[in-house]
Amino acid sequence: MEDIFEMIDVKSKTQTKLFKKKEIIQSQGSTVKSAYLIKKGLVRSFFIDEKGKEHIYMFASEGWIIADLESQEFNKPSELTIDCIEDSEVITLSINYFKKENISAEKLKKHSVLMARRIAVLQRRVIMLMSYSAKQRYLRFIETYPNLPNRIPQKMIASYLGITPEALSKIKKKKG
Amino acid sequence: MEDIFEMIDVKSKTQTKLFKKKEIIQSQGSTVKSAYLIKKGLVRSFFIDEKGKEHIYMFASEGWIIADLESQEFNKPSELTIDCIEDSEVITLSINYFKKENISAEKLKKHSVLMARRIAVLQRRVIMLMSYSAKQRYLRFIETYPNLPNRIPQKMIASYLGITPEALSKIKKKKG
DNA sequence: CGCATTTCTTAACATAGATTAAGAAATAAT
DNA sequence: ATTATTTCTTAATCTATGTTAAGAAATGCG
Repeated sequence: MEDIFEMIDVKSKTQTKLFKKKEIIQSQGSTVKSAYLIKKGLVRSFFIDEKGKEHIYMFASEGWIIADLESQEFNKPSELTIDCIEDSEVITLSINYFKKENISAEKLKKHSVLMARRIAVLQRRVIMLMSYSAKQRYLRFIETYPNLPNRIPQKMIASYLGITPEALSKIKKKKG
Repeated sequence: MEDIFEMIDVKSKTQTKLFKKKEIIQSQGSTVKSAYLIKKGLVRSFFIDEKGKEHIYMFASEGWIIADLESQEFNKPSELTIDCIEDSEVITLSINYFKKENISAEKLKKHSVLMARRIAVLQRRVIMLMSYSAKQRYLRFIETYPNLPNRIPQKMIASYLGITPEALSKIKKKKG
């Protein structure tokens, strides 16, 4: 795949911010027009439901972009909180970057590829949530992201899969 | 919103195909590189899981684009079947349309907006599947797409929501 | 129109995963 | 190192939704 850092044109170091583990990059309720490109480290986006339960929407490690597209596209206050699972180096991208007058067709095309890929990943996620058992989703997760489980506490994996830590614990016991 | 038909540049009528209700536009297992813009009518994409159960991934009516992005982006045979809920008029779009050398930045930007919006909708869908009860998902569905329920059989709505027709029937009884 | 097919409803029963609770293990802090 | 905090596991119980079955209602078709 194309080098995303090259594509995004990260010139000055001033665009890069450092965040500590557990530090919040963006809070639920704020109005932001930014996406975040992870240069180093590991972050997650999550939301708290009406019962106070936390749900992880996605993880992002080196080279991934994370954002709350729903709030940005529909002009709502952000629903997702983004915080760090590890100390991280993050590049803030204005969401209007790709709407600028002078942006090249070349860059736009690359950006389109990234977005299409994101849609593809979300399609898989929806299909999994609709038709896979918790166990199947777990197996698929460790297969798809073999390096992430070591870096992420079990309870966060459970949250991403849409199950409780207790349920994941049971699945792992049965499995091996 | 921008007129999508204008944007896509549908010049000749030869690009438009007519499909009868229940007719299949694209089958699970085939390798296609097309998206479909619905000019008139109503179509759906769905898949059959390993237990033989049908799951609806999305509906698309006038002005919507429907496709199997996962298979296209990751070069897999299509997992989704697309067929018609009503007689429909459909414009086939080559998926490489937006990768062409000569495409204008203008068009690419508009396309980016569409994709971002699609990501936003999928984000909402994932969040709903993770944290909403069946009843909440149903209420949200009729609120978001108030005109669709009349055109779609209940069992398909149930399938889209990720529940059985029996469960939806129960929900509706309680509700009103 | 009348029969056939599909869709919808209801109800009894089954089950995956949630909830609650409490101790064990791991990690972080002093 | 010792204690405090967080994470993980286990087990009993509960609940939303699935499954099965069968009749009712709606729709399609000859």
